[in-house]
Amino acid sequence: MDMSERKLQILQAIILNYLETAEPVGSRTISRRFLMDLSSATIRNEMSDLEEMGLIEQPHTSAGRVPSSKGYRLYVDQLMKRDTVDDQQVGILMNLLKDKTVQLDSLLREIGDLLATLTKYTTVVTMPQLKRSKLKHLQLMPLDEHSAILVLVTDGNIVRNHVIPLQHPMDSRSLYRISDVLNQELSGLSVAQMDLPLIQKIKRELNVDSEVMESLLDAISDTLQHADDGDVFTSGTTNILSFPEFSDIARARSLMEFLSQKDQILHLISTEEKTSGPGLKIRIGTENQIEQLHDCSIVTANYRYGDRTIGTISVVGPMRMDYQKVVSALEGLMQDFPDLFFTGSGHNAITQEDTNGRET
Amino acid sequence: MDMSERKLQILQAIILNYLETAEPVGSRTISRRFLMDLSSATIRNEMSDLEEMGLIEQPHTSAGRVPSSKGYRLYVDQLMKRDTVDDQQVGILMNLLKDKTVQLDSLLREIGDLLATLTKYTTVVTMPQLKRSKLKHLQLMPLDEHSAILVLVTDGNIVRNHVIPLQHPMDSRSLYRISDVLNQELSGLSVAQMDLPLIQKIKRELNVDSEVMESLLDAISDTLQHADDGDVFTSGTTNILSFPEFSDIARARSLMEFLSQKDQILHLISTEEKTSGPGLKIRIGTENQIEQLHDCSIVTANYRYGDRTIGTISVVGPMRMDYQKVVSALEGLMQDFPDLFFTGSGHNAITQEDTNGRET
DNA sequence: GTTAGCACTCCTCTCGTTCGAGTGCTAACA
DNA sequence: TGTTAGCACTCGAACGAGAGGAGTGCTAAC
Repeated sequence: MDMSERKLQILQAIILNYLETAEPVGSRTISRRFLMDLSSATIRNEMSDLEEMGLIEQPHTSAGRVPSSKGYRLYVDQLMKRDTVDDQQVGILMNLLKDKTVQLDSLLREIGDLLATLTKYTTVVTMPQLKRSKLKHLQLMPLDEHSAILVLVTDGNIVRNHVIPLQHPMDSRSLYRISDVLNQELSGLSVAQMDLPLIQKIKRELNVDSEVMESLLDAISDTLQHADDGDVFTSGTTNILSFPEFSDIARARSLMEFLSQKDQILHLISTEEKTSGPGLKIRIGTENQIEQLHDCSIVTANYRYGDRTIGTISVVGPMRMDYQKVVSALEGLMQDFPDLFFTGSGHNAITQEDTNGRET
Repeated sequence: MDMSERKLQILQAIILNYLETAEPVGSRTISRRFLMDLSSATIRNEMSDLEEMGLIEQPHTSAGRVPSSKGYRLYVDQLMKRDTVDDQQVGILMNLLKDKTVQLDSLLREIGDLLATLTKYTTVVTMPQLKRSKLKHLQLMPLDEHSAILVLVTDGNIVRNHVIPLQHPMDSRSLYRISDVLNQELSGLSVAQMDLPLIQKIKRELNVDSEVMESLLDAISDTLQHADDGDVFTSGTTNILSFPEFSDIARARSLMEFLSQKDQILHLISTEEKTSGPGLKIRIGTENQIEQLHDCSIVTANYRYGDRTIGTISVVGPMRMDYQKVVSALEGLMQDFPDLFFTGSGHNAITQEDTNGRET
């Protein structure tokens, strides 16, 4: 079946109306509101074709049509207006953020909150993982007789701390000295690079005298290896409860529970990440691997530090999401923070997903 | 009207049955399940009295009775079994936590998660405020040309960091030196004590030579004064969606939204705090000031560092809450972490609220 | 190719009915 | 005097029938 211009118009009309009303759209509505020069009967015929093509669906006979995952996908890829972003609201608010924050993690949290407020959907931000970060500065601080605190400043001025057990008490002088040496050797390296051989090398160079020192170094290396705190920040989860598609409380609950499980989200992100590129990525309904997300769409932007992608900012909403608004908001964000995103290939670079949505 | 023993038994029966079924309880049920030697008619008469006393309510004429705030209050104060805590589950899990964490904030978060899982309600933990904390150690770390990071270790080994603007670049040597001096002067003091006069004194003693140094000290003092990050940690919010009393999605939403507004919670806690004492505090239904909490009950424990109360751990659930379970869990917690709670006056010290619940 | 017309489907809403749980009251009983 | 059986009454929940309406697919005419 060939895809006429008219069919596209009708599909678009269905989607626009459905985004607005959340009710199945009938042929008569389209004929009256969108394509006044066509009768409802004509539109009915076209709709029947669109349904056969898998772009729209009928909840039951005698109901109007609803867009399918595939239909939304076509809309997002071809029909959606991709006008240049000049959303004042975004701009103004973003500017407020800009000077306020020099620490990447706080900035990301603020962005998450802001996006949730603006879009009225839920945002999910994965924080940079320690393993992928570069060390900027490192410092040991005395805590008590049995432990010291290892403070790490990494890419984006993110500060993390870990408690390091001490075999014997150490004064701050010694801790400073060790910090200095470690800084010289390690700063500028990515945490993943700080493996055992490197530590061994440092031990040799330091000409480690005491057993105490040795165990301290081991503890530090151990901490660096095992600290793997990919944190997840979510904002606006309660917005989910205002969508009619989640008026069924069980459904809302299952989604909210999923979103509160950080490990699951990290797992999801890490498995999907290979397909990542510059620009936004949109996953619609059943294009999501996870069952709890089959009713949802996710728009994701990867953020970077330097030339490495180190995390993601996503907006999660029902399939019947205002894609245009979400895409505008995210693109506005990307324009406002060029340091944080890849903006190479112009702002129209939405990565397409291989159509691996189910067909039944 | 006098309060006979029998009336108390009936009240207790109503509450127990209602906790279990979430359905209004009729006279016949009580006669069959709890007080087999009395007829339903007798019980009806007594129930009528209990209603007049404001302890139970009738949703509508031909329905059974439901406990009122006042009824729950009486139950909690007089009827509830306060058996010695030996909840194995709590004990085992708490022990897992004990050695794992030396940092108070992580410990509190873990406790919050644990309590939410155990009770199936929602937990709200207010983190210690910086202002109320004592400084243990302080350290300036270089960040870039325009800023340094001030890392503070306070009571309970909580690590916080703030970015400090620099007028001119400073090398780590100088930062170390200043850190040393500040440590000598400030550590052991509460943050609230670090006011302007003290800073002036330090300036004089340091015999501050350069303008650079002076502005740095000002920035630090400014940061200490204005950092007021009472954080709030919540866990198990999605549990709310499983209670029949929140099957109305609007109601659930209003509560969840309230719980996600950290500033509101902090405000609530800080206004209610004056009535705080050792032991648990229970607020039932309309005893809560905030409207969104009129259907809820909150059981709160204050935690301490040394001899000062510095924060609270609360369990929030529907009025029809299993008070006994929640109280056991919290008391178990208090027994397992004696350093964290006041446990002076035995474990039965529930603070009573002045009965300021509405009466209509 | 387009459209009017029509039969058909199926959801939704409403209304009346029934059913049952529960109450309050009264009168009888111990 | 307290307890109980009996009974009329209330009111929500559940059910089913029926009306209404939105929407469809098909056919035939333009």
